[in-house]
Amino acid sequence: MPRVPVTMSRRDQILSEAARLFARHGFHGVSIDGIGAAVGVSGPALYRHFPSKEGLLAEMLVGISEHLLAGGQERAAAHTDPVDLLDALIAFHTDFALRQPELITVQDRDLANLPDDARRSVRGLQRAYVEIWVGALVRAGLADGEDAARVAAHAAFGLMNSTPRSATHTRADVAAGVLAAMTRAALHAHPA
Amino acid sequence: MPRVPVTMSRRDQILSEAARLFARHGFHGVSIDGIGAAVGVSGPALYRHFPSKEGLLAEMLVGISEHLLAGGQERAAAHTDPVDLLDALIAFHTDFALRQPELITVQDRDLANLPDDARRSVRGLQRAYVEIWVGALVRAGLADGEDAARVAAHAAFGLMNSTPRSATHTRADVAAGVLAAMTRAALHAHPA
DNA sequence: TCGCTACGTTAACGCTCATTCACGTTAGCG
DNA sequence: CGCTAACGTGAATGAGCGTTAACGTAGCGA
Repeated sequence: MPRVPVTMSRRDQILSEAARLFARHGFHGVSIDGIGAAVGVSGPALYRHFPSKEGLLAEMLVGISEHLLAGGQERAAAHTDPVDLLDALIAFHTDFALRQPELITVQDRDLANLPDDARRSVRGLQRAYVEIWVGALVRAGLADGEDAARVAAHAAFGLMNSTPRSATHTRADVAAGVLAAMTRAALHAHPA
Repeated sequence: MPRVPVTMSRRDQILSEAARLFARHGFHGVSIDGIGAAVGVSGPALYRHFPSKEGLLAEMLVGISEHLLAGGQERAAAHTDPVDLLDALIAFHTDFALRQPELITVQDRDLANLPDDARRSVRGLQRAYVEIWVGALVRAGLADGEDAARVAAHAAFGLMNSTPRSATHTRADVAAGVLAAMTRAALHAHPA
């Protein structure tokens, strides 16, 4: 057997099942035994893969933040026109939100349950991601200053991240269109 | 002293402080002793006012849902034109979200921690509130069917409820204008 | 074959925390 | 004056749970 397993290994199963459970019941509402049971092992076996329950959460949230930031940087590098960039960002983010609603849920619900240093890391990554949006909004002339751009960016996230509450019952491609169109319209709104 | 206290009584202090704490740390992240300490009494004194910690949360969430539904019904009764109704709903909801960000946070984060019957009650109230929005959207011709209207309504909630993540640092009246304009634009978007 | 590493297991340990108990203290009211 | 209801308190109870300990086992490299 390989030193680095080629198949999706226990570690990833745990991360995936834990995300599902955290999304449904919240970090404190899920026990170590519960996570173990979900992947077919029981209880303290998790400590062969993660240093602690908080460490598991930390890895999950850092992973999400890094993924979002990487995707954002990729788009930022590929588009010089800020409006094109915004469209690409919207497509990227709605796609992620529709594909991984549990991760979205956990990310903005259980940030408070991270140990201090991990929370700082996640906050930093999130901030960098937000700044990509803020920069695009300002350069596109769609926001009156950085503060307004930040409010608008967070509002757009809230809109796109509404997926977990509604789109579970709706076909994903339909929801994607609706959400992208609404987000685009919201960001192009001219504040009275 | 009166049988029915005229001043904001211990009971309401508890609800208010508990909301603040739940919003910051999550239901399971706050202890009974913590809530007691926040209002200047300690620990089990809460049981003179609420049957249990879950009962406290239940009263809080039911109260929010009832308030929103009542406000929605009021607006629905006052406006016959669906577009006017939507504007009134947007104003009502953004105002609430900006005035009570902790309640908004708790409402959509800790629903899962309610006992079953209370959760059913809250879900029912929420559903009724959503249906007011759905009806207005359909009658206004802004949504292609009820399913799309429901997705749009939830997206609008997500947008307006983004307040707790962003508008803490921004002047409330500014944020209110931005959010209302964005929500209006989002709901009037024509899905491609 | 030997031993090391990876991965599991079950049985404690210890702490937190919701809830209950037994017991005051005040204030209105007959 | 006493009775009672409202409101507190600090100590005990008991469950849940994260974490550690002690112990197995299979496979790979030397």
